[in-house]
Amino acid sequence: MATEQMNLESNSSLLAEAHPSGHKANRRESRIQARNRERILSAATEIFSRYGFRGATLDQIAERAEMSKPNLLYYFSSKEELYLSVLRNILEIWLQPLKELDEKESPEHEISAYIDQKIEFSRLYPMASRVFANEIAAGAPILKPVLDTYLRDVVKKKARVIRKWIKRGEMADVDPYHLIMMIWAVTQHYADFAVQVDSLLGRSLDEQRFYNQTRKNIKRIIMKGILGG
Amino acid sequence: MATEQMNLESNSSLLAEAHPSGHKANRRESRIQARNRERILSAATEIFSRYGFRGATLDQIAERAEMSKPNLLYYFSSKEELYLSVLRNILEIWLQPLKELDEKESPEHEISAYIDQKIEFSRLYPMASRVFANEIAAGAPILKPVLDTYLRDVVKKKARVIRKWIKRGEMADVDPYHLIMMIWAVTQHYADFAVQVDSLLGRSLDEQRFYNQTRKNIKRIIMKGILGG
DNA sequence: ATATTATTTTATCCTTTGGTCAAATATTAG
DNA sequence: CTAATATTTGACCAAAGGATAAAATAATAT
Repeated sequence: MATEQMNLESNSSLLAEAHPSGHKANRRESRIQARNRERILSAATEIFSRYGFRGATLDQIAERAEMSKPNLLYYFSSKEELYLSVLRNILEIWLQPLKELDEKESPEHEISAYIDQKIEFSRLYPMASRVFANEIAAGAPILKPVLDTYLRDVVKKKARVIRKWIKRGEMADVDPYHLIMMIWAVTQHYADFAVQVDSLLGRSLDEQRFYNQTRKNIKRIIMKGILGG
Repeated sequence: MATEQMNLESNSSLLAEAHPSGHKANRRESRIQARNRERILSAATEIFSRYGFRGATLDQIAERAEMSKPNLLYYFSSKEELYLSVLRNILEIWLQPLKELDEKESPEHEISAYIDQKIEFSRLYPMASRVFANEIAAGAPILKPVLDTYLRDVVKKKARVIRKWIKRGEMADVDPYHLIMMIWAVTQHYADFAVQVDSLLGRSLDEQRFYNQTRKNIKRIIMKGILGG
């Protein structure tokens, strides 16, 4: 299983970082520092994705990251801070594709591309997807403020784009919000319920053939569902 | 919020119960026993849905059930047993609607009814839905065997029904498995991601108007996506 | 090489948590 | 009403878990 980790500078305003990072007045991240932080974040993503915030333990994460617990705490001063870092890592990349919906292009093209990107995310970052899902299912104790502001705004904007397409008669008259959520739901499913998918089909998105078949089927149904008449 | 609890005799073979229930040779459940077990299961569903198995604590559950922890343990002798009971409670009811797909009826009617039932489940038992989702996301440590046998069989049988419809030209040639999973994904989404839905729309399935609108939109897209052509 | 700074580890602390016990308190049966 | 049984509770326990301190070990700069 590929090491799952995203690169993303501490993004904009969402979940602003408390302390820049390191220990003292930080004079740029050292090689070893970068490597360890990365290892920790990766391990944390894995453990948080399995057990949620409360169910995860620092011992487990430290073990997965192959270092002692105090050493881990040297890089992230608390479990919460670590969790925050993981979420920060995930959020922007999760949302990015939606921002790219462009009303100047056709809905066929744009929505099709959007589905592609979402399912690609599920394939590349299944654990990240589950951490996110977990956080939401738990009532979004951390992300709620972001959902209520940032996510809300982005989605509202994109709903407008979709309505424009509808008005122009380029696609069927479906509720934009439900359409967006349907795409989220279906694409995430393959990451969040991977075990179930595997039980039923003996397949995972890691297999290219299955990945393509999945993508094709999802797109076929949804595109057919929203285009024409 | 309605008290969320399902009635369901310890179902068939899935997750067979270890000890029948009570304490000694059980001479039928007393009134008080039934009431307390129900209270506990309800509280447990709530807490497990929020924090997952490991993240949930017996103290919390006991508090929600308004009894002392030892008292709770008098009814369920361990956290695991309690969790098992909750899962047992959920599984059959989650799967039931699928079993009812009937090839003798039209796909329009049957799939439409199936979507109705699934979304109704999301409305009635959102917490149960999340417990289930959580278990799966965690790798299905408990349910894996059931997924691999029982669920697999049921789905296989129903995939055959769908293929029959396709062969008869009553619906489009979509992969039955992906179709079923798409329906699961979308309908569950409204339970599992209720907070997110609420952030975006300020609505929940508890509101009849929104419930109906959601149902209509989901059905419109999916039905249009699989019928005709 | 040496002083300084960064990283890692060992030992330890305190709280939470799943679970037990035995004593109390209800409930039910005869 | 009394004995037997079922239910409930408060006091504990040992293990796990988040976190800290201080000593030990590397790196780095000069």
